[in-house]
Amino acid sequence: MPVTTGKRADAQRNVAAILDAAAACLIRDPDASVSDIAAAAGVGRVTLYGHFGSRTELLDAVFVRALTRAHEALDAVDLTGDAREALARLVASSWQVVDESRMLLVAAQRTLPAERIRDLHENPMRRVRSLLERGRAAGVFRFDLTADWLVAVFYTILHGAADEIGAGRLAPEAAADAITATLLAAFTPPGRPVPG
Amino acid sequence: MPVTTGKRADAQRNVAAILDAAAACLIRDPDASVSDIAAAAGVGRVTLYGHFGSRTELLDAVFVRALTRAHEALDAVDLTGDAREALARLVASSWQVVDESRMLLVAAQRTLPAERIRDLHENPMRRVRSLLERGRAAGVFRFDLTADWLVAVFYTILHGAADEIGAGRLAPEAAADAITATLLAAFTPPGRPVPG
DNA sequence: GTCTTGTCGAACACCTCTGTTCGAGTTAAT
DNA sequence: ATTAACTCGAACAGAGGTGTTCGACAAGAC
Repeated sequence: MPVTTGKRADAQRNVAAILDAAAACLIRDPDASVSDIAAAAGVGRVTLYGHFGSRTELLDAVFVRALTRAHEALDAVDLTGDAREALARLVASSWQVVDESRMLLVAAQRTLPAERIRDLHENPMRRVRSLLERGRAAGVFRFDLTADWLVAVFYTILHGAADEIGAGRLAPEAAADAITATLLAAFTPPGRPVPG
Repeated sequence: MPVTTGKRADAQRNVAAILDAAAACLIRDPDASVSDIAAAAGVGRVTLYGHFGSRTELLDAVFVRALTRAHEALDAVDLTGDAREALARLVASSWQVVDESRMLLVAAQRTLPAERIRDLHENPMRRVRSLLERGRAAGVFRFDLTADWLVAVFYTILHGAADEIGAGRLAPEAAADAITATLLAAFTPPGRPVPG
């Protein structure tokens, strides 16, 4: 992860171009080589190695940037008010992000250690967790399953939907509703009616 | 996939040993090389290539065998009677199978084309689908989401649970109950109370 | 306008893996 | 006991990747 400050202007431009190209290449092919990425960025391989010590380091930077951007985009979502409606809003904004970057996750899983990926997902998970706990306190989300598990269900369903879209079995315009309906049901406390 | 009939006894033994070793190696490391596998099987690399034309062909055979065995094991599950109870029984028998072979799936995803993997999953999916439709007809499972999506939810949750177990966030002895409770809620028709 | 910083292409060394060929030796079938 | 099927190790050829070094050149900083 090269320091962007204190570098020359063209160097900063190149770093940005490399990150963009890397994301694009890795989405197309999770095994994209450094040569491919450098070429796509319009940059020599040597230049790339001047900014990133290794392919792994580059992958890490790409992944961090994608997660950071997703985090910022999701910060705009209003999570106040009724927890169920907030969940619906969060899903509506999240599923596309997940869908776009799911190939990037595949690439990350092939090179980055599992622990690193879990660490980077901690921040996004916090958002879901706090919403979950708020809904629990309001009595609309269930207590009989652990918070860890319900958070995992949230992300699992999102990624599952992305896979289904990729396989052509789920229409993108139907995704948000299906995910929301499924999650609201999964989060409903036993004995309470499923919303919808 | 070499023909096991008509081969000499030691050849058949070797093929079996190779498949066993391959499964074991690939679970440990999804990128295990042919050399690793041959060594683990106590067999020369040349012998392995005598039975399997390529690494990909070997992977395919390993994956097919794992799915076939899982299919047979799951055939013992009683899926008659109340669809919700049948679902609970299916989950109880399925989640361990998924947990054990999830690393194998990762290995398969790195080498086999996505289409092939989908095709091989068709049979296992049929079982879930028929149970789902039976529960729908009985009025205990929802109609407002497509069957494709609900089947996907079933598998997604199972794989998600396996990942959580692998990450140490879900205790194996708690898995079956968590999965079952989640799926029963997700399958419950809107307006009807969540079981449990 | 100078000087530092960065870029470039080519070539290099190195590694790991795949798949094949060879001949000699071993094992099961009959 | 003979024969055909099988195994083995070593060695080969080839592809493709990573990361580094070199010297010449260009571009931004001041």
